[in-house]
Amino acid sequence: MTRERIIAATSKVLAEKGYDATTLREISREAQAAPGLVHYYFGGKDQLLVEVLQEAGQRFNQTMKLLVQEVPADQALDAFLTKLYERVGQEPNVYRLRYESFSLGLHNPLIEPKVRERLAQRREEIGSVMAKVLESDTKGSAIDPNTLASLLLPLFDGLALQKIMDPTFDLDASYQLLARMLHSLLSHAGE
Amino acid sequence: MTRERIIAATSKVLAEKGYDATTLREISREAQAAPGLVHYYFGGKDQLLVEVLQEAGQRFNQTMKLLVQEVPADQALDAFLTKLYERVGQEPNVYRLRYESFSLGLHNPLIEPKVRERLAQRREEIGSVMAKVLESDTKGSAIDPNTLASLLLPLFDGLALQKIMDPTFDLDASYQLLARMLHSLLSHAGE
Amino acid sequence: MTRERIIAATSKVLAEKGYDATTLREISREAQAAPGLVHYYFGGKDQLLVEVLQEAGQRFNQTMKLLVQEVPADQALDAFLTKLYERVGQEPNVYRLRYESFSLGLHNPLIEPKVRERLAQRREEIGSVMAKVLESDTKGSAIDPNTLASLLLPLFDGLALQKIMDPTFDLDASYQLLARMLHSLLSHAGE
Amino acid sequence: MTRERIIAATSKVLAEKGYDATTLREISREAQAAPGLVHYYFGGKDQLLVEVLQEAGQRFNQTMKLLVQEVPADQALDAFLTKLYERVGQEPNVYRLRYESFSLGLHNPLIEPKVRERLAQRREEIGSVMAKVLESDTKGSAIDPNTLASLLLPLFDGLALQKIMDPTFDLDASYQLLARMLHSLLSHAGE
DNA sequence: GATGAATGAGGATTCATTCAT
DNA sequence: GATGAATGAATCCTCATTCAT
Repeated sequence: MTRERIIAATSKVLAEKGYDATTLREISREAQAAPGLVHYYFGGKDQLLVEVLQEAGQRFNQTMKLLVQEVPADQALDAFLTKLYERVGQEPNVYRLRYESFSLGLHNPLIEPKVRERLAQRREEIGSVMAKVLESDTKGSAIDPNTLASLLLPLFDGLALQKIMDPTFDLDASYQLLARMLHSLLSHAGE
Repeated sequence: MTRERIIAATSKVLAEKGYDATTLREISREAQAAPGLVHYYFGGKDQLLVEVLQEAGQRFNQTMKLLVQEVPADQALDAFLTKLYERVGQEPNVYRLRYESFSLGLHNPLIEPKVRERLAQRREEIGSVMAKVLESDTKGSAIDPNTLASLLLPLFDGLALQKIMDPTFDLDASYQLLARMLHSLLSHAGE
Repeated sequence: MTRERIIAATSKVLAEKGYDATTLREISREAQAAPGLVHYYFGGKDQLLVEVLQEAGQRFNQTMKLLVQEVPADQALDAFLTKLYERVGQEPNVYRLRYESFSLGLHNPLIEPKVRERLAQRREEIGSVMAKVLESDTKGSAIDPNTLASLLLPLFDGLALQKIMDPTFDLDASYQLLARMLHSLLSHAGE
Repeated sequence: MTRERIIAATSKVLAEKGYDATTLREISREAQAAPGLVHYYFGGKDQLLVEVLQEAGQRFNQTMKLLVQEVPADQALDAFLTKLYERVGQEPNVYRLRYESFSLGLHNPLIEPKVRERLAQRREEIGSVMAKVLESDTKGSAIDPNTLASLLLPLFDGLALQKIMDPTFDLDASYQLLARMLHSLLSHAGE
């Protein structure tokens, strides 16, 4: 119970303040728990933060996976993009934690492989969606679904960052153009 | 002279360790300067780091701008992409500082507007390149060059992040597919 | 417990060294406590020192108040002076902290009003004692007890300073002459 | 020339900020002189500040001495008090430096004897004035002029402090009552 | 005579961490 | 299981002081 409160408090503070600026004191205040408890449960600050970030990453991947599976096959591409688009605006904290995770991986050699692995995993998921799309849509396309995924994942993440840093950023227009590009690509892929 | 050494040392440490983990002690050691000098010249740790990040951001934008202008108009698109592609692999630190700047803007309300502004500025530059490309390439295209730029900038940044976090990431393939997508889009834009 | 030790140590060091020359290191050494504890309990150096000085000032006023109340009404004046006289010689540190408080108020706009207020409060107390003395002693005196107090308080403080700075200063003679002056004033006040 | 500017700047900053809070940087800025010059001319911060304080003390004593000598003998007492009274209101900085000097003497064993000496010297001067007053005014008074001076000096200093700390303090009333007390004492001294 | 860049010791402060209860 | 007082290493920062020019 207290453990969960600490994790929730950590997520919140972490998304707001960032890794280093997050203090155990603020977490314990937010969670209404004794400062010493963090060590009792998690062993230390780094362990706690990494665990929370890790978990958030897995939840992110998991949610995205489910989000795709719900989508009917015949309208896969558009539905997929729509889902993603909605998600960015609704849960900015999810993306904030995501960037915190990238930021951490960029400087912490111990965390880096885990982040890299989650990125690869995510590309594969997108790749498998794209595989379906390419299959149903094209006749002998030369497009590799994994390469396409390697283009789409960074694009989604990049777009979300733009939107978070600049609320006036027209995410909608970007997604519409993206949809157009993808359709254009798919319908002429064999040429 | 010493001032420049401090700036150089800061860039290096900052790209390696990240904003918070960067200590004045390490900077002064790397720059072979007295610790107090940072305050003498810059007024404090934050001022120094922000100034360095700011400057790096402006240099980034400036370099990119020049890089575009060198390119002959008739082969604008491919040349443009090629330049960008080369840049990511060659100067990872430039991108590391770039992400550090994003990360800082994400948590520091004072820095955020400056980062946002640089992003907007960069989108405009890419937009003006795209305007040229769209002009020469299409007959009555309905594509807005700025929207296209709003898609390309986050994509470039996102791709660079993938490459930095995962050296085995096939940046080349992604850029080739991107080129294909753009060509496909342009040549059928009026349809 | 530790908190009290820190306060005691602060009083000691403060009286010896003065506000600015007092370091947390010396306080923590004297109190046999960790340096960080000062911030844990008091929030910082200034808060600690101000609190100690404030408290010393209130204790000073309080002690003086009690000291007056113990005195029988018929011998009020002489007894009052005697008490004050004894106090100066016995507890020089009380007066050292008092001057430290004045010194702080002289340069710190935040502290100044508090010091001023304590001075006014003290004058009033002396004034009420003088009111009694004037009542019993005189027939239609034109002497305002508060004005008399406005003369006596600075005189007491000034005399204490002389004594502290110069142990050979003949405080006794001064107090005897003062008593003579007061008696002379009172017995001929109506003239 | 520059030397004088430094001394003037030091007096100003010292009266405002107090001994410890006075920095050479602020002095050099105020005096529009290079920071290194303080050492060039005075040998260091402490030497400069002590010299300035010393000089201010001597000027104080000197001014007071002259002030007394101008006064005609037959109206010595009242004129003397009037002069003092006027001085307090007109030049608060003179008194601020005076208290700074006391404050320094209270904590610095090297300065203390000098301050003590100036106090003694000042008492003697007041004593010699009182000697004249007592002579002309009384028939075989038992009042020691030096003892009286030992009462008056701390009183003057104490009153000035009250006035500086509390601008609403009625210094006028205090001085009038003091005059009354002194006259009362003198005219009945032999009783 | 004068400058101001450079030094480095010493200060306050923060914060993860520990441990007796 | 839980507490929170206490620790102390590490950080930023200030400032008198020096010295080459």
